[in-house]
Amino acid sequence: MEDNKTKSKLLRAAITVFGNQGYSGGSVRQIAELADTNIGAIKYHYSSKEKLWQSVVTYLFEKLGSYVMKGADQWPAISPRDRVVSSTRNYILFCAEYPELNRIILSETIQNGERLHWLAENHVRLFIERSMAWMTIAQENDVYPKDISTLNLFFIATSASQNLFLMAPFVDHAFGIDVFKSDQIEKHVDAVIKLLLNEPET
Amino acid sequence: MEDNKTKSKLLRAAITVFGNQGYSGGSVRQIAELADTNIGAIKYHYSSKEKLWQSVVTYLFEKLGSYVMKGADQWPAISPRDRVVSSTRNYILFCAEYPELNRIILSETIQNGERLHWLAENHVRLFIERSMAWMTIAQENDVYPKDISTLNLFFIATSASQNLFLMAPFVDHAFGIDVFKSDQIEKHVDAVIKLLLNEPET
DNA sequence: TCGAATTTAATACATTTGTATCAAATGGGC
DNA sequence: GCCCATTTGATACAAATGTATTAAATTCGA
Repeated sequence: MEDNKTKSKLLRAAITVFGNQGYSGGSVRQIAELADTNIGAIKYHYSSKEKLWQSVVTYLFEKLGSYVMKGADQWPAISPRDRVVSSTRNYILFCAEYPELNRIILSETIQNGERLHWLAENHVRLFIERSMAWMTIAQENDVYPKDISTLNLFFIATSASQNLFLMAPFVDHAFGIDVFKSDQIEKHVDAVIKLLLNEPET
Repeated sequence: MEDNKTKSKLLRAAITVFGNQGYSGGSVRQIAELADTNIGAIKYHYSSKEKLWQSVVTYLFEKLGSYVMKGADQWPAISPRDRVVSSTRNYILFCAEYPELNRIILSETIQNGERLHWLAENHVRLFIERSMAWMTIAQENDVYPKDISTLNLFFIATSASQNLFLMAPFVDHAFGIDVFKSDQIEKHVDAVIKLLLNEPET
């Protein structure tokens, strides 16, 4: 059976645990317990903790891909600036819906070990290259300033989108604000666009 | 003897280890080894892993304080926009000089446990409140747009400054660029200011 | 319904971890 | 030179962890 219940429960549990505690912080017992099964099932379905983690990452990157491609069919019909507005919004929606991916990436980047290498080679590098290509075009169309390096632009733009959701536990703790509520998300979309993008030409 | 050699070597080693692996990822044995001593010295000087970690955080926040106050004596003499330019630059210089602090904060925010609480209550909350107060003034002076929430502005501006250095291992790995070289740092300062701040009034 | 393959459960084991203990060494004041 | 407080070093130990093993249970086609 391919729609295995235990297997998908394990994946969901692993997303939560790895997203909230990182790889080393999360234990397979914790994941098994959250999935209402036991560690034997992990060994059976995913063979090891590391393989399970890779499955989580791959699953989340697939979701990311589907988010950023939303509305791409209408791109030819709209202005370059509106394309950036639309994809920025989609990216922020993804960051809010699946904050685990950025947490996992950041955890591994901080630790800077073997898993970062895997992450870079299998997923992140491609994402960055594609994003930077789009951003270069946006710069040429005066959506972003032309006189800054695309690399810096990329890290500024993505972190501006992500960080509020990465810091969600703190924002909740310090301000009592739930940044995952949809009005807060849209507010953040507006803020990012107002701050980063050039004014539309009149 | 207050200028204890072993004690300060331990602190430096702990900054490195906690900064590179987070709290749970780093072990006291690793720290002791890096400091060329043994775990007995940690127990003696800092009594526990957690206390050592707190000492690291406090030390780094003191450094942060000294960075952001650099040049504050000249603030009355310069324009509101130049004040923001100057403090932004100082903050970015700090992020590049001590990337460990942001790594530690982010690690703990992701894990969202007891240590985040300590971090928030003892250091981060105050930093945010002060920063947001300054940013509100900057908005009133048209340095930043007026029509976005200061909370969003804060997280966008700080993450734009930090993130390139947090992602340093990846940038090095993927592009062969060392973001800690001073020309790269200044390039980032320029990019952040060009992207986030309103144009100076002519 | 039967039986083989798949899936789940329980337990064992070596390793790593933080902490505690206590002995050895060091260093400065008399 | 001696003594006592300070500092360092070595080892012990319980708890937690990832993996492996093996048995039990379930599933599904014939």
